[in-house]
Amino acid sequence: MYEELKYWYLKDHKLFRTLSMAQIKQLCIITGFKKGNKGDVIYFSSSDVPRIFFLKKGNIKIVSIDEEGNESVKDIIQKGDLFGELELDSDKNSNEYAKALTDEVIICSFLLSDFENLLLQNPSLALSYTKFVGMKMKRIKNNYANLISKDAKTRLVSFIKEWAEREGKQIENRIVIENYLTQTDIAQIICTSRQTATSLLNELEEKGVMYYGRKEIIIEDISKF
Amino acid sequence: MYEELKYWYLKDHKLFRTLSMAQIKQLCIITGFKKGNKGDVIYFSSSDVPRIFFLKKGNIKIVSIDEEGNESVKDIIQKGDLFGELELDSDKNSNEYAKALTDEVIICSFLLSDFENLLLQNPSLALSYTKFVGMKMKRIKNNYANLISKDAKTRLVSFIKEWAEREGKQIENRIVIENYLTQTDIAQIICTSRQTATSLLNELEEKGVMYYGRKEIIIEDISKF
DNA sequence: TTTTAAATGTAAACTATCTGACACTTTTCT
DNA sequence: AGAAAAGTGTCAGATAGTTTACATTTAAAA
Repeated sequence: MYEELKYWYLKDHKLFRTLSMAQIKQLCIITGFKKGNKGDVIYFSSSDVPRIFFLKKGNIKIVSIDEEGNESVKDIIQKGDLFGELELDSDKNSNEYAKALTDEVIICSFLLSDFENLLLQNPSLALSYTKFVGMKMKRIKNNYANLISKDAKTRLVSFIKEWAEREGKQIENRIVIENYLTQTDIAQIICTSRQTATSLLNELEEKGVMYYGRKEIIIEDISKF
Repeated sequence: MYEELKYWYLKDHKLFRTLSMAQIKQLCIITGFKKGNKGDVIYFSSSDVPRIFFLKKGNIKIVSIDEEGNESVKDIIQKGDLFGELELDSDKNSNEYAKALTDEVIICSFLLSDFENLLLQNPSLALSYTKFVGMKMKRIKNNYANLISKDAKTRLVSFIKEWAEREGKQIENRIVIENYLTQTDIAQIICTSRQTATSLLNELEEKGVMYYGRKEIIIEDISKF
């Protein structure tokens, strides 16, 4: 891969802004590159060398499979996010895969060991990275706390709200979200059955606060939620 | 506080083993020191400067209170654990306190800003710290995943098992855990009602696999669990 | 020692959510 | 265009676990 391209891939992630192009070039950390389309499954298999991934374009979901074969959505990764072995501690037994939710997904990756060396050479980057992982941890903690203490309806509403905040576009006095999730996906994210999610979505629609469509989700009045 | 004492407090935490006594002396990071007895509430209030805490002796639980005033046990901290703003990102709105579960609790603390400087000066410490936070994150993720997908009984059993693994002492062919948790505590940890926890504990006792007492918990046969 | 508070035991009514089952609709594939 | 697959709508049990309520036991305080 061309040095310039590597730089281009990393430079707009806030974590790497402190590094110059020269530094990135010198470190040469990007080693992998993958493209995919909607529905494609991307394994970051455990047999391989541990890597950290960076989603350049599109949206993907991380699905994990437990001993009994139950699938659950662990995370939704968006353009610009880092994912994978962020804990810097490769975990052989976890059984996870990523699935593209949108067309044209671009993922690049670098080796965990290269990244560790980079951190050792750049203490301020290491500190930023620790904070970054910390933030992620906080978000996850919050999500889980919601999952446990709130009922399905509250969980659905706060998920949609959060989504709207992250990606929603204000059009007139409505908020429109480009929808790349099925009701089954949403159900898995908020940890409920598909049926419950469906009826809750319809309930919200009947109340007139939001509309669920396969292409887009429209929130009429965020305050009424 | 005497320099030697500071060193003594930190040296047996695996995170600090890479540092020499001279380094710790030089850095002088320990600034606070607290003692407490069973039942004491220790606020690490948000009004104060952000700190990281280190539990030298005893056991404490971290309780968080949400908007509606519901208390939930976030974490059980044991001798040798770091806790507090591990995310290196002080969070003013979180409402948490620590409560001593055992007699003679010793907590020491250092300022977040001092710790950050220390990390900047010691890249390898920063890397270890990131891994350390990552491990913690993984543990939390695992716990939460259990909370969500397993039923109360499974959660109770895996909590007891984990506890036995961490602290249990093998006496003849039984495992004995010194018990500093009430059934209410256990219920909050495994996120169920006290009543459910009580009847599950009794059910396990009737089956003869374990015994719950206020002072100790005895597991007859870990494999039968 | 007596009193008070905290911890534990038990049970019935109630409820949110899951499961399974099936009809209908939209998208994708050939 | 037609068939197959994926996604959505709905409904009637089944059920794990909560809530409320009160009795009993144990530990702490006076």
